Amino acid sequence: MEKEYRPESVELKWHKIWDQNRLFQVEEDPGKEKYYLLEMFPYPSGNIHMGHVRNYAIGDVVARYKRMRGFNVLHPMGWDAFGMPAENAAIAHKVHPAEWTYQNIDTMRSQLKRLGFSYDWDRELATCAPEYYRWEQWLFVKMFEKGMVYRKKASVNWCETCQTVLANEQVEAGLCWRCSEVVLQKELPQWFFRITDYAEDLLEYCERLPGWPDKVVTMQRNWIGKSVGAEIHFPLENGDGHIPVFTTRQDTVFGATFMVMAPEHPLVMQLASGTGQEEEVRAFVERMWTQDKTKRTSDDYEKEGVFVGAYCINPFTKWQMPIYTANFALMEYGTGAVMAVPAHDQRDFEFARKYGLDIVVVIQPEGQTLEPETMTEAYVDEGILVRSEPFDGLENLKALEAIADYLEEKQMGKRAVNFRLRDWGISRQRYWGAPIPIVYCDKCGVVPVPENDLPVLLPEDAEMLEGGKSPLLTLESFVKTSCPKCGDTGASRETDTMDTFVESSWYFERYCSPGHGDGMFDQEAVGYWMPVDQYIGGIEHAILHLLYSRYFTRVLKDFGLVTYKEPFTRLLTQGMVCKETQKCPEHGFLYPEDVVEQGENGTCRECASPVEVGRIEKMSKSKRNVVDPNALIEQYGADTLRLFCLFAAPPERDLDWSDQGVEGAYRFLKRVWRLVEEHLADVTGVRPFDGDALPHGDLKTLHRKTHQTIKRVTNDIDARFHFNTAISAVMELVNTIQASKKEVLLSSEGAPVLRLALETVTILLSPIVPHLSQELWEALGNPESVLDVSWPTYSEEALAEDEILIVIQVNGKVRSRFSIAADADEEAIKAAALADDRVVERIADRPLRKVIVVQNKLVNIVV
RNA sequence: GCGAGAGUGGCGAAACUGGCAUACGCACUGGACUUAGGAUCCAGCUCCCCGUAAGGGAUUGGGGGUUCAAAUCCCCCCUCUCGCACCA
Repeated sequence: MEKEYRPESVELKWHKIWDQNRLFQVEEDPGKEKYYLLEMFPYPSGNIHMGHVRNYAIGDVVARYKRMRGFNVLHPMGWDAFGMPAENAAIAHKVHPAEWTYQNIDTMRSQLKRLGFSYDWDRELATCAPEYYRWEQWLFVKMFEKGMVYRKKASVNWCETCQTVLANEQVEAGLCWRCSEVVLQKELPQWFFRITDYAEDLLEYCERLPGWPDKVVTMQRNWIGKSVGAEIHFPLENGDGHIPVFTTRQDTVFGATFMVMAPEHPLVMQLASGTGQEEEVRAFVERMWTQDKTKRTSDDYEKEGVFVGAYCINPFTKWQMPIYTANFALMEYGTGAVMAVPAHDQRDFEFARKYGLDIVVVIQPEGQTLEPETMTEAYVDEGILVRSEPFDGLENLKALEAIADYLEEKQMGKRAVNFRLRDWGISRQRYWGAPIPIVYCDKCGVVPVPENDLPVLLPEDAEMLEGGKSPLLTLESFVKTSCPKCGDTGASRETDTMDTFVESSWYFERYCSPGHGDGMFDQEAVGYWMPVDQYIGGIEHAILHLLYSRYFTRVLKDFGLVTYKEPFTRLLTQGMVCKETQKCPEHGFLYPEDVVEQGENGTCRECASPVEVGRIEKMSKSKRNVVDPNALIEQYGADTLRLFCLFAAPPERDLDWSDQGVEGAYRFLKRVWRLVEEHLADVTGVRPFDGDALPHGDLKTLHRKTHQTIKRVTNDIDARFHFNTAISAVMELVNTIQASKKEVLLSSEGAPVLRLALETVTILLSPIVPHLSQELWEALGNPESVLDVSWPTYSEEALAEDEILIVIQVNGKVRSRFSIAADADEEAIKAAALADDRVVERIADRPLRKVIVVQNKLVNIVV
C-alpha cells in the first residue's frame, strides 16, 4: 500500500480488474431475489455534466448496497439517442447526426466508466439503432390495427425555430420547452396515441403509487385533470340541431343567458354566415388564429368576443341565448362551447358586463340576497337554488345530482366526465427519429408497413438542410415506395418521425434482454426483472416521460406482453445541481475566469463594472456557472466527486455546489487512507473482533461506535436514501478511531477491535467511494472483491450501553444531567434525579407538582 | 388564483415516533510542527447580554394554541421554490 493516496492510479487499477472479471454483468437467476435499479438514461449531448454525476452516483450507491445485501441487481445504462440537438449540431458542424451521436456516446461512456459506476455494459443500448426502433415501429403497427393510434388533421403546437410540432406536454407557458421560442398554432395531419382512453386508469392508479413522491403524483393527477359534470344539449334556434356543452355546474343551468364558443370551433363560421355578422366574426376569428396563444389564454388578458348572429335555446328556461365567440373559450377543452352563467362564473360575469348581457342569479347564499345590479363579481360558492323551478329550494350540491338525473331522463344531455389530458401527438417533422411505419397509397389509403418489412430504416444518406427542414420530405429513395397492400408503385411513405419520448417509454423493458431479435423483449426476462424496483431521475420528467411510460406499459399489458400496469415501483426525483452565478450589468453572466477578484468585490474583466454575485441557479451553460466533472476527476479522482455529490445534500433536495466542499471530501478520503495505512502493520494477520465477551473500557466504546455506525448507515441507505447522514456517521466513526488512545488499540485485545472498526469503515464506504474502499480492503489482506462482501450486521448486545445519560429538566428546561445504570428502573431514576445537587438548588422549597420519567432519556420535574 | 414543497448558526445541513436544538462538514479564529505551507495535527466556533469565573438569558420565518415537554402537532400570517393556470 502506498503511503500517499493517489486517486488516479487506484481508480484506473480497479477499473481494469473489475472489467476483466466482468464483475458487473448479471443474468436472470430464479434462485435469487432480483432488484432492478434504473437511472434515467442520458441524451448523448457531448459530455457528462454534474447533474448526471449526481444522478448516477445516487443510483450506484443503491445498486452496490443492494448487491451486498444479496440481491441479484440489474443496473443498466444506455442512450436516449434520437432527438433534435443531434440534427442541429449536424447542420452547424456538417457532420451526420448519427456520427455526432455515436461520437458523443463514446465520450460519455468512457466518462461514466471513469466514474466507476457498476453498470452491466453488456446491456447498453442506443435508441437510434434500427434493432431498437424496429420494435417500436412494430408496436405502432399493432396499435394501428387495434385503433389505438389515429391520424387527424389538427391544430397543433408549432415551433418555427425547431421546425416541428410539439406535444402539449412540451409547451411550457406557451414557449417551446427546448428553445423557448413562442409556440404557434398550425393545421397539420398528425398521428396520435389514444392516451385519453387510459386517462381514468392512469388517474386511478395515482393512488396506488406509494413509492412515488407525493409531488410527482399530484402533478400527474393535475395534468390528467378529471372534471365530473354533464353534457347539456342546447338546441339551435333555427332548428338545425343542437350545441353540446360540457359543464361541471349544471346546477346553474337556469342562469345560462348566453353561449360562448371557441374561435376555432367549426360551427362558428357556419352559424355566422348569412347573418350580417359574418365579416365581423371572420375578422375576429382570424385575429385570434394568428395571435400568440399564450397571450390569448393568459389569466389577465381581457375577455373579448363578438356576437355570431345566431341564437340557441336554453332547454330549461326556453330563453333565447345569443351565441358569441370569445377568446377565453378553448377548443381543446370540453366541447369547445360554454354555457355562460354570468352570475356564477367570473369569466362569464366579466364578459356579460362588458357586452351588456343578462345576468340572472339562480343560487342564493344563505342569509343574503344577491342582485345582479349590485354584484361586483360572480358568486361561485354554495347556496340554495332560486328561479330554477322545479329545483327551487334545493342546495346546489344536491341540485348537481338532481339536474343530471333530469337531463338523462328527458334526454337533454347526460352525465359526463372530461379530462384535461389530450391524446399524445407523436408526429415530428424532423429527420433524426424513428420513421412512422406508414405508407400512403392512392388506392388503399393509409397502409401500415407489414411486420416483415420492418424496420423502416431511417436513410443514412440524407443531407441535413439549413433551417432544420426534414430531408426526408424530398428524399425520393425514401418517400417513393410501393403499396404493401396492392403493390402500386406510386405510393409514398410517411415522412414524419416519432416523438423521442416514444423510445424512452419502453427502454427499461428492452434492458432485460437487449439483444432480443424476436420481439420488443424476451417475456421471460421481463417477467423476471420488471417492474423497476427503484427509478431515479430528475423532477423535470415528472409529467412527460413518467406519464408516457405508465401509458405505454398499459398498452403493452393490453397486448399481453407484460403482466403489470405500473413500470416503476419506487421513484426518487433528485434535486438539481446549482451554483452561484456572476453577472455583469454590461455583459450578462460571466465565467469565473472573466471576473477579476472573486467574491463580493469582483469586477468584470471587460468593462470593470462591479459584478453581481449571490444568485444560486441551476448549473447551465447559459448561466455560465457549470463545473466540469472531468477537470475535477483529474484533480481529485472519481471517489471525491462521488462523495461530495452524496454528502452535500440529501438526494431529493437541490445541491449547492461548493469548491471548498469538494476539497473537504478529498480531505476526508485522505484521512481514511492514512488511518488504514498507519494501522496496517498493527492489524495485519489479526482477525476482526467477533468474540462473545465484549471488550472493556475505551475499547468497548469504540466497538459500540462501530456497531452504532453499521446500524445508522444501514438505516440511512436502506430506508431513507439519506446518503449525507450515512456519510457523516462514518465520519464520526473515523473520528472515534482517531481519538482512541494508541496504547489501548494496540494491545492484543485491541487489535481485533481496531481491525473490525477499520474494515467497517471500508465496507460501509464501498458503495459510495468504491475505488478507495476496494484498495483499502485489499491492503487489509482481504482477497475477495469488496463488491461481494456481505453488508455488515450489528448486534444489539454490542450497541447496549452500560450507563445511560439522563437529562433532568425542571419545568421543561434542561438543568442538569446524570449517568445511571442502563437497567435502572423508573423509581431509581426519579430518586437519582431528585437527589441531584443542582436540581435540589433549583427546586428549593417549592412543592413538586409532577415528575415525568421517560425511560432512557429524561426526567422532567414540574414545580 | 389553484395545487405541492420548503423556511433551523456566517454557509451546506442534522435532529427517524413530540423528549439534551445545531450531529457531520465548510468557512473562520488561535496554537503546534515547519525554510515555508494552500499539507497535517490540536483547540475554539448559534446569538446577545450580565459576570473575573462558575453560571445565567434568548433562539428553529412571525404570532397564537395544545402539552410536563414543540423545529416536530393544531390555527392564523409572512417569505421563497416548483408545478398548473380564463379547464367551463
